Amino acid sequence: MARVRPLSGFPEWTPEDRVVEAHVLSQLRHVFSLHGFAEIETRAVEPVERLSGDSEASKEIYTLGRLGASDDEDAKVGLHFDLTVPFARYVEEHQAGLAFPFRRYQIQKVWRGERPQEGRFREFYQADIDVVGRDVLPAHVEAEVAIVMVEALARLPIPATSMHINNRQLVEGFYRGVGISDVAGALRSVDKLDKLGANGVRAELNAKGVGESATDAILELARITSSDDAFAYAVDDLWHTSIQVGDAGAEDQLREGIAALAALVARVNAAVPGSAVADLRIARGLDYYTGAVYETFLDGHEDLGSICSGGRYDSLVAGGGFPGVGLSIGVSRLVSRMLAAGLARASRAVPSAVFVAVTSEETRAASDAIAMRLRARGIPCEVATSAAKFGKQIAAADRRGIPYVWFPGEVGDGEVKDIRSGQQDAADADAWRPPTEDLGPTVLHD
RNA sequence: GUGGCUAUAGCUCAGCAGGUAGAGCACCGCGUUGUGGUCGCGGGGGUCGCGGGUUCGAGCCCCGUUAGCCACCCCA
Repeated sequence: MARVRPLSGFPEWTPEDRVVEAHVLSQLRHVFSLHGFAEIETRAVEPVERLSGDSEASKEIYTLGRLGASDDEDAKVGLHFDLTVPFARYVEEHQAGLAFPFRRYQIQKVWRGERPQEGRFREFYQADIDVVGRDVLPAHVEAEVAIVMVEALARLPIPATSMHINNRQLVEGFYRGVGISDVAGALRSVDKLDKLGANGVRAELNAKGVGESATDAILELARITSSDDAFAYAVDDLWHTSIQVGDAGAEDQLREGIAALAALVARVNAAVPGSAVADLRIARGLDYYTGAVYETFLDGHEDLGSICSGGRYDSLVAGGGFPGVGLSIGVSRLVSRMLAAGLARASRAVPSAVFVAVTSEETRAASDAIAMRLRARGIPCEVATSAAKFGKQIAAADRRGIPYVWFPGEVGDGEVKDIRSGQQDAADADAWRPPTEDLGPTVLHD
């Protein structure tokens, strides 16, 4: 038999680890629902031509074909690589049946054919929220979606997170003002400040034809960060010393961006103090963002990269008319770090709170009956698969992390033992109940 | 897609002058004949990723290949 080996980039968890992942997913659902987001699920595939809109992304698309397909039969569909593309198609297709502004959440797996490494997978969960308007979408929604995510992350058994927010208008206005034409390209270089350092970014910008003084100005801009509106004054000062081009449009754009970002950060921090920071270095590769852009980092785990990113866009649908703002949590990235770093672990691997021992195969029915009575009252339990020596049955329960073993007895229903403390007492299967915290697996912090 | 490193028991790894494999953990059994966890003793498990080559002889050297990990690219 061929050796079983892991497939790189396609993570699989043990039952115990899956408890942690399921807990994260359920917390996210809960918070999204509390904020009134409706859940949708889209099919796993989209037509290839819809997915491969930009050539860069198309390289990582997994296409679907039949083994029996003829050689000249081209793949028609591919697995989605994010949840935004399918959502855009969904909105376009179902717009008649949707109420706008449309608030939806969507938690599904996505697939990307890139080289995996720590925190980067080929198959992984994303949890997206978006609010999409019909023709208009008020600016305060940019704060609302951020607050939803910050609240959701705060409920997870992880260290604090900080959401770094920038504004495309601010950046574009500033860049135009210092004479940069390829704003997106320059921004992509600035985004690498962490990795390349100021000198590395400077070299890249030079190669892209950005002038020395403009480079100085935007590197300086990228250094600006604040958790309140202090950044606005810093930008203002820098603007006056850096301006190269008398472009009134650029300055208007800059001012709009500054005001929007200041209001946004203030609103998010008012809702969840200390959760957001204005960070003028945040770039985001995708060039369809037009307003707020977000990246979120886990304290002490900044090396993991952003665990929740997104931004505002002018229109979800080609042709316009559907402005929106959305954020996406990389659930698998987050969970893999939680598990690897031991940030959280499950109290046990199985749902069973009680392991009902079997005295002998002849009396198995008595054990089954006790189990049924416990289940009838919502207590998860399982019956021993073999009538082995009690010592072995206890060991079997212990290995699964099941806290109680029930021994059927001659009189009454027998006794139940807490195998952690050794405490054992006579019990009635219609009345006995474990403490709530023992009823199912729980997720323990640290 | 580019580059570097790695591949030995279920897991983590040792083996290094080339002389046909070992530890810890896990698992099973016994001590302890129906109440586990400790301890002691014993046991099962390996085509040394795969294919070829050099050699009297290859886990070890050479070539190829596949897979994994890390970095780049890009991103959750």
